[in-house]
Amino acid sequence: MESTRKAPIGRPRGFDADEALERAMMVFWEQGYEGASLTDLTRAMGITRKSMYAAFGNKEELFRKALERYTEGPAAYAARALEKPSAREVATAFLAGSVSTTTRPGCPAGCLGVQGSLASGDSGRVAQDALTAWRDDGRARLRHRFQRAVDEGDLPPDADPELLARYVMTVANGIAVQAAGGATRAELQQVADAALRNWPPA
Amino acid sequence: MESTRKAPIGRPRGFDADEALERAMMVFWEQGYEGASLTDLTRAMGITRKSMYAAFGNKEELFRKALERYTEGPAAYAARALEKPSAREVATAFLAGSVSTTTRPGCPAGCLGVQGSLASGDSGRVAQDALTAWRDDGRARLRHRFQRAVDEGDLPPDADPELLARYVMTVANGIAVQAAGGATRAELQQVADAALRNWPPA
DNA sequence: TCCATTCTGCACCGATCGGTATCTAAGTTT
DNA sequence: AAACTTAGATACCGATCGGTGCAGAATGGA
Repeated sequence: MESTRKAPIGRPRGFDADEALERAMMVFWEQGYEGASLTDLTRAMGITRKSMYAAFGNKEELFRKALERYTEGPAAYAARALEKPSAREVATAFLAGSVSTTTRPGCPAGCLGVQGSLASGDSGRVAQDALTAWRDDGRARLRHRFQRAVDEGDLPPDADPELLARYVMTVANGIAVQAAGGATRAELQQVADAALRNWPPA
Repeated sequence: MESTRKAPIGRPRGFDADEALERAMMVFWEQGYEGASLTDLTRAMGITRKSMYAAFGNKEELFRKALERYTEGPAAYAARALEKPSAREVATAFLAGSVSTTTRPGCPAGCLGVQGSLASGDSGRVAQDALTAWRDDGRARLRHRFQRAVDEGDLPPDADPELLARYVMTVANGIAVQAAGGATRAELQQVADAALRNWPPA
C-alpha cells in the first residue's frame, strides 16, 4: 500500500512538475490569464497539452497553482514583511518588496496579482500600449504642472516634480485597482486623504 | 462644395455616432479591450458590424476613440485638477477625481486607463475573481498585523488598521501598474519612500 | 512477462474571435 | 429619375481558442 502510494504503477512522469509550474507562472505573469494560450504555456513548460491536463487538470487550475507558487515565491516578501517587529517596518518592507518584485530583472514587470488579467495576448497589445501611453501622458501633465508650481514658489525649490507626479499617479492607479476590486468611495477617499496628509511628501 | 461637406450624397447615417461611441466606451470600460467582443460592442451600440466598421474603422480605432471620449468625459477631472491654483490643490483634486470616477454609480468600477486590459471576458472571470480574492487576502493580513500593532502600542490607539492596510495595498497596487508601464526600480522606490514619509499617515 | 500508466505527437472537436461579402431596402443628393 | 451611400440581416471567412481522442513508444511494478 505504501509502495503503491510512493510509486504508482506505470511510466513515471517524465518532467519536473515544479519546474513546469514555475515556467507556467512566468507566462501567466507576463501575459495574463487570457493572454496566455495553452500553446504558449505548454511550449514554455516543455510538455504537451495532454501532459499538462494530466498533471494540473485544466487551464484554470494551472493558473490557481501558478498563483499559489507566486505567493510562495516572488510574493513571499509579503509574508516576510508581516513578521517585522514594528508597523512602520511592516509597511516599509511591504512596499520595498513590492518595488523589488515588480521590477526584478529577468522577471516580467509588474505583479501577477494585479496584471494577471491586466496583460494580454498579441491581439490586445496595441490597446495595452495605448493605455500605457495614456497614463504616461497624464503623468507628464502632472509633472509639468508641478514644475510650474516650483517655478512659482508654490512648491519648495527642492521639490521633485517628477517624483511628485509619479507619486500622485501611483496612488491614483492603486485606487483604480482597489475600485475594480470592490472598494467603496468612502474607503478610497480615506486613502486619498492619507496619501496627501503631508504634502509635498518629499 | 459646402453643401457636399455638410451633407454628402447618399443615405445619411441612421444612428447617433456620439451616443454609439459612449456605449462602446462603457463596454470597454467594464470588460476591457479583449474582453469586449464585437458582438458585445455592436449590441450595446445598437448597430450592426457593418455600420460600426463604416463609422469607426475597426475595433482598435473604436477603442482609441472610446479612450479619447473617456478622457474628455469621465476622466475630465484630470484636466480640471491641473488648473487648480496650488500644487496641493492639484494633487487633492486629482486623487478626489480618481476616487469619484472609479466608484461612480452606474459606471463600471475602476479606471478605463488601468483596467482597459485588466478586465476580461467571461472566460477570464474566474481568474479575475481569484486575483481579487488574492489581493483582499493580502490586505486582510496587513490589517490584522496593524491591529496587533495597535494592541501592542506600536501604533497609536486611534490608528485605523483597516485604513492603513488599504493605504499600503493601494500604493503597492499602483506600484505594480507603474512597473508594468516601464517604471524603474529606483523611481518606484522613491515613490514608496514618499508614501511612508509620515507614518502612520492617519 | 504482463499490465498499467504516462510519455510524445498529431489530428480533431465545437465555439468564438475579428472582419468581410452579399443581399435588399431606404433615404438624400445632383 | 439617376446616382450614391447607408442600414439591417445573414452568412461566411480563416484563425485561434480550450480541450479531447487516438496512435505508438517507453517505463515502471506485480
